[in-house]
Amino acid sequence: MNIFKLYKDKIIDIIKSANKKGLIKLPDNLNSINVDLPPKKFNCDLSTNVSMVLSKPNNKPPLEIAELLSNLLKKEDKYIEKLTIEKPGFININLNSEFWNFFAKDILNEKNYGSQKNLNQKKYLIEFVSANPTGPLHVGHSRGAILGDVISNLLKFNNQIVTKEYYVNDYGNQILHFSKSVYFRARELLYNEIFPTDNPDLYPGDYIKQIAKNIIDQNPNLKFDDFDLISENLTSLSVAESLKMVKFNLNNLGIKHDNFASETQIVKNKDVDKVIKKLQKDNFVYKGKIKAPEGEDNSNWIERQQLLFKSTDFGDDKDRPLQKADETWTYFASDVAYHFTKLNRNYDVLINILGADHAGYIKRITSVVEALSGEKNKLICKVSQLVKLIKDGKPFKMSKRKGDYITVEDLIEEVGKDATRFIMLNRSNDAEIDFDFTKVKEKSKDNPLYYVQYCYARISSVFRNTNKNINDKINISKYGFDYSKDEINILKKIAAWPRCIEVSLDKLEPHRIPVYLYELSSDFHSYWNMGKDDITKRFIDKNNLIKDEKLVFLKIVANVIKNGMNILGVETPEKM
RNA sequence: GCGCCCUUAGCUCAGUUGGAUAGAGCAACGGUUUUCUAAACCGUGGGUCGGAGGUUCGAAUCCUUCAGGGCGCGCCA
Repeated sequence: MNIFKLYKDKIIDIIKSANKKGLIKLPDNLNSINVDLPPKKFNCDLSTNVSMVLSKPNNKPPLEIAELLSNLLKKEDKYIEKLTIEKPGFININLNSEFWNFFAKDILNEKNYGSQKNLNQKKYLIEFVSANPTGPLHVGHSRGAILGDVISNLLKFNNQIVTKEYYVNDYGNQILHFSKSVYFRARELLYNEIFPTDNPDLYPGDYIKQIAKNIIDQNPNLKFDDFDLISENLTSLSVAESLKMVKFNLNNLGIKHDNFASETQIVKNKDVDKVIKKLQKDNFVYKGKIKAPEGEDNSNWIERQQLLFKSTDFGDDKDRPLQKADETWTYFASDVAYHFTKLNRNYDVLINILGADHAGYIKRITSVVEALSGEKNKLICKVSQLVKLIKDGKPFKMSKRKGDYITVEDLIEEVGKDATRFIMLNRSNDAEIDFDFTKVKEKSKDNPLYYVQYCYARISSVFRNTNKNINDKINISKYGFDYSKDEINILKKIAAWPRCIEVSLDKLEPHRIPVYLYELSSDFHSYWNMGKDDITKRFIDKNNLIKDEKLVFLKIVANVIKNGMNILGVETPEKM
């Protein structure tokens, strides 16, 4: 049940019938009518702006309309205890205890309470992480990884079909340098040769040694005498080793992709040629020149003819190159081909999770997807902003080339999977995060994760102490509870849960979920502590029994926390 | 130069298609435990929502403009 929707529908019914009777005129658009939780100070359960919206078309002050509507509303709805009209014209609604019983009963055993019902089921392909397979994942990757995973969970919670995909950039110069680095590390191990640290293209990181060692151990016949001879073989072995690391890291974060799509495969299949032909046919590409960006050192810039995609047709600020100087395809070209394969797999919606450094890429890739599919908004891109690492109060930069960066493994070891996920998710993906290592480690007790988990653990303890299992279904034969004001306060928060999911889903912004769970937990902890002064607020009575109304209340809160934490991919321990 | 993101309390951040006197945590100060988990709670102080215009019943939220910070702008992916 979604009480906002419920009352919005009721109100719309009422104004429609009042309109039929000629009592009021309706505006063109009923969408701006809201039913919301009012600010706490008003001491009521719901509020609506309907009279402000109707004010203009009726040419009457909102207060006058509020008067009329509240009379109609009160007649119509048996759950309304009291209606008050406030200053500009808000109608504030207090619901009676019958309503809260109805509410509790309705959601107690509702499957996935909070999920959006009556939503069309669509097929989603979500691409995330897609980090170059040249080494383990670092902290920066983890944010996008977690975001993608949680958006997937959120979609699934709302009955959508989701495929999680990782695009493996196992082709191109970087991969060649990577493979060469493995080659030199192998020679270092085999022949005591010194690794050429002066070559800036190579990857000096220690993990390369491990990759080299694994490859030597598993391929005794491979001869490290001439890179060119073994290049292809070594590259695919190195990428495979690197992907093992990546998968290990993802597993550390609790993430599992359904598919790994290979760029090499796309190149081998000539998918790039095919898609370029299609774009040519539809007149989206041409030979032209690109101007150098201003305000930078462009002394090395040589303007020349190259094959370009007309992304400016779709609002981009430049057309984008598909070919390099040597006429091989750019990264963009193979990505276009990759996205064409996505389209050919018949998904309804494509989602890409990108790092902040790739945000400039969004316009061109959404443009090309629009060009290929003929559909706007077929591809939705979400950006996960930078994670600024701070250690001992000082920021430090990570560098993949130098090899001095913090991996996901380090992170998990120090902070833990759940805390990492919760902290990364606790703020908007559009805002940068200061991730203070020393702070997170030191103050792990102040971590919001534990605050929410503790709430669940407290509820569990009540079940445990009354010889019940928190995971069991509760069957109540008779409702008619008399919930206190403080309990209703929490039920109101519970009632807002579907709204939290609705907005998170609509905007694909899951950070609202941990924020909500924290607030709910706060309300609950607060209530719990009231039991110290007021015995009636305790859950377990002197005879070690719990009343049905308290049991239902606890179960409802526990369900929401559990559902929310499941979406976040975080545990809810029953004991802490 | 252009594009995208950010700017809200001392610090880190929420703020639901525009809604009522803008909210949390941390930090500071003062309190709460013979009783269901104190990893908790209660209280106090703290604001020109970066600046300036505009849109309207109503703006932190939308538009314009300016300032500051970040990311990016063919031959890396």
